This record gives sequence, C-alpha cells and structure tokens, in this order.
Amino acid sequence: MPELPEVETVVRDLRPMICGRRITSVTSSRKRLRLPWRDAWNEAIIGQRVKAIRRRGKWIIVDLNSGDRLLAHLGMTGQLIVAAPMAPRQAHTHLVFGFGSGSELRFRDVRRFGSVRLVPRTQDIDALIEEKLGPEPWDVATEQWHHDIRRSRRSLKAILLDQRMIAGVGNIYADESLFVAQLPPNQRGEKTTLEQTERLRIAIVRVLDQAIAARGSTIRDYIGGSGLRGRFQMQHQVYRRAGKPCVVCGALIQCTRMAGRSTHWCPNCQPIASRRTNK
DNA sequence: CCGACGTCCTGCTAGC
DNA sequence: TGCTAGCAGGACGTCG
Repeated sequence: MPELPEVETVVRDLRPMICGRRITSVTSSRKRLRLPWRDAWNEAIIGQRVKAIRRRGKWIIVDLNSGDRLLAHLGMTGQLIVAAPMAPRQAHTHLVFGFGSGSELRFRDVRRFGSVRLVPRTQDIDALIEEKLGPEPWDVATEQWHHDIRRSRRSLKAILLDQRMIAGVGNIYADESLFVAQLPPNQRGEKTTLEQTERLRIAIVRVLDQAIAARGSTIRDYIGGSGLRGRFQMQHQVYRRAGKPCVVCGALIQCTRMAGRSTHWCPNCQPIASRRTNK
C-alpha cells in the first residue's frame, strides 16, 4: 500500500515526535503477525532512546542509541502513528512502544502484510534490505538503468514494480509516472530507447516529488505519522480513473490487469510504439 | 536464469 | 435492500 511518498511522509511526521524519546514499554498483541514480534526483543529496546528515523525504498529504519534498529514495512495497510496513551486503540493495533511521557508509537495493520522487527547491532542491516533494493529514484543513473531495462523482456509496468530495479515505486506511482513519460505500460524493457528511459526517470522523480509535497495518496487506509491523510489522489491523472477522460487529450482512460496489478493508462497519450520507432 | 502467477490477510464495494 | 464474489497501494515463494 504505502509507496515511497507515503512512507516518506510517515518518516517526516514521526521524526520530531519520536527522536530523542526513551522507549519505556512495549506491548505486543497476541494475534500472530506474519513476522511475529519476539518477546526477547522487548528487553533489548526498553530503556533505549530513539536516535534517528529514516527511509530506504518502502522500508522504515528506526536507529536506537544501542546501535540496534527497528525495521518496519507497512505492507498494504500498515500504519505507524504517534498517539496519546489515553486515546482509544483502534482495532488491529499490533504493537505499541510507550515513551512514558504522554505519547506512544503504534503499529497498526489490518491485513497484516506489514512487519516490524528488531535488527541487532551485530547484524548487517544491508544484507536484509539493500540486496533487495535498487537505487532511490533520485539516484538513478540513466545509462546504467537503461542497460538494466534493456536486458529485461518484461513490461515497463513490471519493471517499475520490481524493487531491485528502482526502490519505492508501487502500483499508483508506476501508472502515474508512465503516463507523464507518455510510455505504454506494456512496452517491453528491451524495446526501450535511451531517450525513453531518460523521460521515464524524469517523470518518476517529478511525480514522486509532487506526491511527497501533497503528503502522498490516501485511497483507503493510508494516513501519515500524525494521522493526517494525503491529498495527492486529487492530482492522479490515470490511477483509478478508468472510463474517465484523459486530462490531456480527452480519450477514455483504460484499465487492464498487468503484472498482476490493475494498470491504468491513456491509449492516446501512451501509444504502443510503431515497429519503426521501436528499433 | 527469467518471468508469470499464487499466496498471505481483512474489509469494502460493485454488481446482482 | 441484502448478499457475495472479487478486488485492494506489497513482497515473496514456487512453478514452468
């Protein structure tokens, strides 16, 4: 669910609210998460202060003073919010980190696709996430990226969803970026020109920057770390706009299934390249 | 090796 | 109006 802009918003929201705070308690619900929270982790983090919080791809890393870190992924419906301990806990709240000072950090996840785990200072966190992730969108080097894309016979849509190709892009921003780049989602990587690759890279960065400025997209569950909704969904040009007129040309936006996901595009603005221009 | 597809889970809603 | 099949923003394992 939450893609890069949503995760970035959560991290920015949480930063001033949890950095420097000491964790005084941990409460985990009995309901089994996909990756169960181990009680042994409680003693490791109680008494520790939050040193920093950062994002890599769609992962959230909370650095503790001890050198241990909490590693979280929000999956499809995960939420990390700071609340007053008095405030009623919503259903599906699986983990609560108390700060003993009138606030607590809550992890809530209806579908339980997300996870929170402790990565001890003795363990290499890069081995856990870096190996699964390509560059941050702002760090993509066009030439290298183009080389990687050309090696793939998959669709551009599938390529953008592959976290090893580029970190942080999910279904919404893949569709929006391909529209801005004026590239058809079903175009094969191997058919992509250097000029198209560069257009795509620029489109992704532009879309993500705008989405972050709008605090991400709230379609259903997503809220930021302060509980606020995103508003980038107001600016979506294709996502969830099937049957509606394209904002550029007026043609009707199409929706089909591609790479296992609903995929939205404008048949006129994102035409299949002719055989001649494909070469 | 690569790419397509099923699966984990709950809740909402489109369509009958 | 009421019910239910299908779908939902992700990641990973398995299969061909």
